[in-house]
Amino acid sequence: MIRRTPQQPRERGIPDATVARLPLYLRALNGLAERAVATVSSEDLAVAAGVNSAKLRKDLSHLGSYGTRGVGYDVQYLIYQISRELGLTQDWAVAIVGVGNLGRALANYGGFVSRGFRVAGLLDADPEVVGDHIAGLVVEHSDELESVIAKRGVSIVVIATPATAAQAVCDRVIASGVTSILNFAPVVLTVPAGVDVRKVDLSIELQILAFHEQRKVNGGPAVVDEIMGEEWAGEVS
Amino acid sequence: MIRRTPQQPRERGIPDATVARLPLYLRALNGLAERAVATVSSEDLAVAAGVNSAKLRKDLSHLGSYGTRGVGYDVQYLIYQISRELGLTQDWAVAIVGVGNLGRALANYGGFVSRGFRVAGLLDADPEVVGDHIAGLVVEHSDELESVIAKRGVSIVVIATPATAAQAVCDRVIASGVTSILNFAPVVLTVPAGVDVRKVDLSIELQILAFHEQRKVNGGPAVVDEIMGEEWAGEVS
DNA sequence: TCGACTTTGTGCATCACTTCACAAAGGCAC
DNA sequence: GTGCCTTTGTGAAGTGATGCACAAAGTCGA
Repeated sequence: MIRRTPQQPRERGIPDATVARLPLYLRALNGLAERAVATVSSEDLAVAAGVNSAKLRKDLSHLGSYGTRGVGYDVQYLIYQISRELGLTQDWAVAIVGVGNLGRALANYGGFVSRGFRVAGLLDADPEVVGDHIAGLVVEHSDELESVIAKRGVSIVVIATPATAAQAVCDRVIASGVTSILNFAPVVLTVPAGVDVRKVDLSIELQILAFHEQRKVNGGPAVVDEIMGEEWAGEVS
Repeated sequence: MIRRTPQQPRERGIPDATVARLPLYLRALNGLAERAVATVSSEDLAVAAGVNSAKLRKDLSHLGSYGTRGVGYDVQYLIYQISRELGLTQDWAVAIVGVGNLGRALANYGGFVSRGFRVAGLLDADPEVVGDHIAGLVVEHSDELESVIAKRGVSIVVIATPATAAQAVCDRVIASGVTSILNFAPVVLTVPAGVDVRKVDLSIELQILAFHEQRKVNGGPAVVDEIMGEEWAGEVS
């Protein structure tokens, strides 16, 4: 987590929960922009983004007063302001390590390029994959990791390797000075303070769904509760 | 969101935040189990899962009293209890709609099969893709969606189609009686009450990283603040 | 210019989650 | 047994997010 310097009087203190929703608003706004909508009320934008309008207004108020009372928000202007706040008005060079199916999906993912992210490198340890052309890039060997990061000014690295390789890749990446890592490998990465790791686990959401689905079907966890409890108790003691 | 029935006196009220972390604990526990660890303290498990130990204990206390004071938690027993709570002790048939790179990545993703999820169908609208063999399954045409869901008892559907197709697929899926949907397409799906949609947006986390990275580099959003503000103000009014 | 109407921005109460800190519970050595 | 030591489970306090409700600020028609 980023720690705020206390001497900074106000401003610049956007709650994490708000930051996490800004990309959502941005996407909704882009949808409106495509349909040539000029202005939008907090109510309409909230619906489009799938949140409640009071929350949306409070979130936006953290960025500044960019709305017009009685009218709403100028779509283009708000897109610009949110993009700027998120740092998407500048160009970020991203390297993707691990070019399996997931790595390929990410390399081809429109949501990256369209939002200030430029895939500047694709790396894999498998000689079979090295040399492949994907999304206009040639896959390079993992050995090149350090030099790719240095030469192309990579500031964010995406790890899409198998779980076993992730920590080693992570260590090398950090040694190269990168402090922002997006981890798709199902492991908890150990990193020094000052390095930001965000994790996406494709199966976690599915497990949460299963939890809710189970409640719908039979109102709670397996009925074998007591019996199994006994069985297990036996094994334990 | 699932709403609790008020007449249910206690138990069965696990906070969402806790549910979201259970998969994390489960993965850490599986790691320990592989290394043949028999028992683990809340402190050690918390480190392995990347959370604080008080939080972990409180989370686990919502499931019941499964620890032993002075000793810790029995790894196997806790794996079983968490799995049961999440509904992973039963077998869930999952269908994946949209077999692009992402769909393939998901179909091959070990985290699914190993946790009670069985990929029971792969569907795509592209005739080019239909008939391909992926992860031991044959890709079927989207037209078969309803019959696949019905015949194979699919209760969770994963949408990995392009954004434009997502809502239509979603509607058909719901019409077939499915109430749990995991959406990877970058759109807000509109669904009736009672249907659970969870969303994974691969680019959101990247945008959050960019936000923090920007702060590290230059302490905040673009320095052109005032100037751009003026420019835009001109356009707006 | 004025008044009716719309919509923002925000103070405040509420709710949910987190963290602390410690009593209660059990294991283990002697 | 007995007492020490470890670790859990949980009240209680603290922190942060949410949602309500409304005053302030703006638009627009007459």
